[in-house]
Amino acid sequence: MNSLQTVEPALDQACCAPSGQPVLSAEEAQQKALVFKALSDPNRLRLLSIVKADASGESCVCDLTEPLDLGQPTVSHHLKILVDAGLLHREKRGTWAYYSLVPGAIEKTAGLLTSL
Amino acid sequence: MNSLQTVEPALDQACCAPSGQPVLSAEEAQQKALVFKALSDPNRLRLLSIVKADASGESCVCDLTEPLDLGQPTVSHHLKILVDAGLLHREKRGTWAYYSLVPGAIEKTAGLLTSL
DNA sequence: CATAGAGATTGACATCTGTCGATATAGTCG
DNA sequence: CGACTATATCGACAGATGTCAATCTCTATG
Repeated sequence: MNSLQTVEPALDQACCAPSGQPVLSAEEAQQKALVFKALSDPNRLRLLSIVKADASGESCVCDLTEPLDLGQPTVSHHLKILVDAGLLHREKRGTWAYYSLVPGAIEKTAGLLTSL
Repeated sequence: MNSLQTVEPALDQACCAPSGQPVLSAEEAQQKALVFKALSDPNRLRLLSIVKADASGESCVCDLTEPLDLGQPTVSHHLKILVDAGLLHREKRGTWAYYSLVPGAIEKTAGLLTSL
């Protein structure tokens, strides 16, 4: 947009040094943003919390619909997003679908932050 | 929506134990989602990365506009979101505005995840 | 004081997202 | 096989979000 580099050969008072270095690339950023986008909805955070808190380590949709006060299709939708983000694992046994945390996924996501 | 509790007094094959416990409340979830929402955009992640990578620890808007290939108003908008989320600190000196990481904010956010 | 430059704010617009109702699919049981 | 149940998928729609052009504000400087 502006043409700083070309028009001022010797700007004596630059606002700060242009570091312009190998920071997060557009592709990396896009990739990482997907995970945080999955975490950016209150109901999805609550889903993760419920699944994590469950003693058996897994929960079915019927147990997740009530506490969130959302329709079943909506909960299914949120769960799919969490699965696609690599945070939840889905296993269908009989009529029910069981969701569980992907081991290490939370910690790995936390690592994404600290290694920004 | 459904009336599970009332119509089946003795369901002999529940899909799983209804833990229904003190998981993340709606308010807590809303609060935490705000931070992750701030992180859910690729360009904002890159902004954080650039600010963090800068040797001086602070960057001005003019240095952030070019590498992101975005207009100045858009960058200002993203920066405001990051400041509101408590991730960046803004300090205006003279004509320029300098942005820096809020100390410990990244780590604190990572902690939000692991303590879900 | 007038001018110029940095950055914030506003308004508009296209796109994305969360939600629901309706429907489809698949497993279970009588 | 036929009814029932648990989930997933589809279509629609309101509201949120990212982006830009235009404008405003504030500071420095001639």
